[in-house]
Amino acid sequence: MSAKISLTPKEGKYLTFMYRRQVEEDERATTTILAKSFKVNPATVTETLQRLAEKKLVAYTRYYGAKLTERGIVEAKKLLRKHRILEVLFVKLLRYDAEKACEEASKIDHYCSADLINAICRTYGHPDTCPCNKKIFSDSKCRRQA
Amino acid sequence: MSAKISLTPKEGKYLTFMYRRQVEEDERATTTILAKSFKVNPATVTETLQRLAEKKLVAYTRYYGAKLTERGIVEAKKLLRKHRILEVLFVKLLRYDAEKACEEASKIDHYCSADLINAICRTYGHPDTCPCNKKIFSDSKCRRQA
DNA sequence: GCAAAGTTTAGGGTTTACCAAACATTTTTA
DNA sequence: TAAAAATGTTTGGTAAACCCTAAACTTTGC
Repeated sequence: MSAKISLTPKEGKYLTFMYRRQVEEDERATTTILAKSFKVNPATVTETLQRLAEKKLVAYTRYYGAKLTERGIVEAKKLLRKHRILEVLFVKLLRYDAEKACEEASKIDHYCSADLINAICRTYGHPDTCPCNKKIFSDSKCRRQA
Repeated sequence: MSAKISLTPKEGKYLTFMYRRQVEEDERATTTILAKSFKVNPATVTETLQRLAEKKLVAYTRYYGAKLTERGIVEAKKLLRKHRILEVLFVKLLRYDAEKACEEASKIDHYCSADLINAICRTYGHPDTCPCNKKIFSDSKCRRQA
């Protein structure tokens, strides 16, 4: 049993941002890029990356940047799954457009339980892409019936 | 234009708890009761009530307790509306039972925008009670069509 | 009117998130 | 290749939201 990971909302945003850079775009996430996209001082980014490194979610190298570890990738995927399932819900049920769905999903994704997300996933027939066509990662606990 | 109110999640929980005591049950919410239901030290409750008083959301009297102000009631109703609309969603869409719906709603109600809640409300035909039969307060911005 | 119950104050503590300024490193370019 | 520019880190702060214990104070109920 590995130690339980507790993520703050902000840390979660870093992980998903890094996942998209690293895995989906094959680009490095530098301090400056993170600072710009979160609109914070670079010093703040360094601090957060160090905290994520302590939690073994990223491998951090001074002056170079940080890469998600295996655990970091797992956590990022969990969050992206939640985010994207919520997008599906908002588009299908409420007829939101993809952009608005993303905005609203961002506000709550971190706080939704995996259970809730799985229930939504089942209701919509286990979709495999979100409204903007990105992959929805699967969860082993989310199967037909459950 | 009145000053914008910014509520922390915890403060929101206090307001809705107090609303239920004060308006729905006509009982006073004492420090001890709040401390017990939130499982914190009474000193912590005092502190939070004082903060809510500064924000003019409650009228606080030392050694007596606190009562929601008009503004406090408005805020509590907004939150209860969000909570109850979410309960409707979870019961109708996901077939959750009332208790589970309440639990999941509690985790995210504070973070959901009024817009999102209104869209859900419209989708379910402006329900006026939640699964446990409590009133769903209306929002003037939530009308047929909108 | 006094003791018990309830409440507040005083004084701390932790965590998350920020920032500016000084300093260190890396990269670019003249 | 050396110096300038860009990038990143450290240091030392700040602030807010929560939370606690212990001591002091107020209210209540007998």
